[in-house]
Amino acid sequence: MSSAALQQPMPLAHHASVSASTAIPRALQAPLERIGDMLRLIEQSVPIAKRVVRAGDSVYQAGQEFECLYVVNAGFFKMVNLSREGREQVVGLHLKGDWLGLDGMATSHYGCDAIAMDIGELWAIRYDDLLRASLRTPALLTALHQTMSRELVREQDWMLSMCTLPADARVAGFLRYWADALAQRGLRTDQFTLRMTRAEIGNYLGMTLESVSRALSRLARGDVIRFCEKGRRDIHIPHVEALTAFMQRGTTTSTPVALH
Amino acid sequence: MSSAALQQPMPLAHHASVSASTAIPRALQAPLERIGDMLRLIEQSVPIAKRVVRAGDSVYQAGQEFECLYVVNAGFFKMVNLSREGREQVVGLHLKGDWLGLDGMATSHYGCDAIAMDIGELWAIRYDDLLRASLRTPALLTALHQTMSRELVREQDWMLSMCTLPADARVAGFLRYWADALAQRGLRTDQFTLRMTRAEIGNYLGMTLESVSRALSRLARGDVIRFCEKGRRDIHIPHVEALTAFMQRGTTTSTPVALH
DNA sequence: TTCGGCACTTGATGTGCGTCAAGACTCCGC
DNA sequence: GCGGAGTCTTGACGCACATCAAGTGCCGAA
Repeated sequence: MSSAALQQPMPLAHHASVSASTAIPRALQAPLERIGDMLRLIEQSVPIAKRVVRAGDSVYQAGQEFECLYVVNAGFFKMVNLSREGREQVVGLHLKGDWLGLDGMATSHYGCDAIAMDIGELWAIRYDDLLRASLRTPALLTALHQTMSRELVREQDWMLSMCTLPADARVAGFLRYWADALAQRGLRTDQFTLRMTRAEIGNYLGMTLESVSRALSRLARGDVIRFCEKGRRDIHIPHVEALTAFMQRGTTTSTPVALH
Repeated sequence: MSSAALQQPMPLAHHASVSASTAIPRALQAPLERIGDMLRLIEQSVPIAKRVVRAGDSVYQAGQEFECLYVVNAGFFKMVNLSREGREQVVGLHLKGDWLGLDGMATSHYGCDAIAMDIGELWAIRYDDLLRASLRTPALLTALHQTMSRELVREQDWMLSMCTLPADARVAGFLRYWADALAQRGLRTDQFTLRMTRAEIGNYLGMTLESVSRALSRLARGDVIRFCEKGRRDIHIPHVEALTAFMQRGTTTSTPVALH
């Protein structure tokens, strides 16, 4: 596939990194450099097939046989999980440096649909190639493991949020997560455009699109966020801390479980 | 933008038969033998330190430095995730053949508390020993990967359930999951005793202990389950299919995100 | 034996959010 | 320009589940 647009910041990154130094979000395990280092490592030590995708393209589908892992070099992807009964949910969002297809290793068949939400570039890596290469380059293996582990942790945190936070806080958390993810990649975080509809966000957060809309309106009313001119998908975040504060004290839903 | 994409023939996806996702619960595809085989493999090829635990013992705690993975040889363990603000949730339950500590690889520090709920035996494996051993025995590596991947898939399925199913169905799903897990290990599945309090179950399922109690009562009233004499923690399940049926048709909560 | 503590059940009440519905705004092709 | 389709906002209403509260049964300690 096309290997152009390789080092370039891809059309996706229309918000070029302004000053990455402005706000440094804490609790970010993977600092900016890590992602670049990992991509370089992969490029040098494993055979990869580069693939350009456009919004709406499916990278793989649930049930399809697992062969490759995909590393995101550019773009924005969602993972959609579909239950037997037809319920469906967005269970993950991925940006540059993330891996797709990890869910396929368990059963040799992918477990989700992976769908591009924008123009992007993927590096396809055959799993057996990766294993082979990791004999020579053990760092590959630890990179893979760290990625999977991080994913695991992220999902656990997400479960916690979903179960214990009320709607407004979930939306605030989503925005903060998004801002952090952008910051991690050196993109401007104070202002960005959501690339998902309210329905998709709601689906991801386990609520309806109306609730998302109301939550955003309330956040805007409290001046925690601001809608930029030209559409309500462009969001300006005066300071991220306000978002974080907004997440505090969800419902008291979580019954302390007599632990220790 | 992305909405149209789903129905188009995708440039990338080789459109394998999607039906795999509709067949067997995906998280459960490790048949009985697999677990025994894996344990044998590990025992033969990696240095392990066996450790006996009793109910309430902590295997490791969040923040503690990551060194070992633990394979459950016997017993029953819960993972508890604690948020900065003090909310806490049970994010996982583990039985024989499961691995603990996978969440530690990301940051070199464990992300959860792992707590024994019963007498059990763990095999502690140093991560670096595992990596070393996997050079000689590649099957170790794929076993690890499959475990992590399965965990990932399970969490995704769980998120889907939590977000789209009403309380009763979540409890039914929990019981079915439990029955399946026992069946997988060759234990009797028609009757077993819950080792968790209603509060713990509720916390795990994202609801209150009262709701769990009511849900169980309703299930019992519908004769989907029966409480055995001598306490309402012993549960008898006439036939598992009834549970599954009970899970169907959750709320219509999940907004179909422009599907098919 | 009694008593206190804990797990559990069940009812009454309140509320957050889902549902339904109406309307505004933007973007599209004609 | 126009009309139509899709996205988003906002209000009214109802329900599922959280909350509050009372009561039961079991167990271990005194």
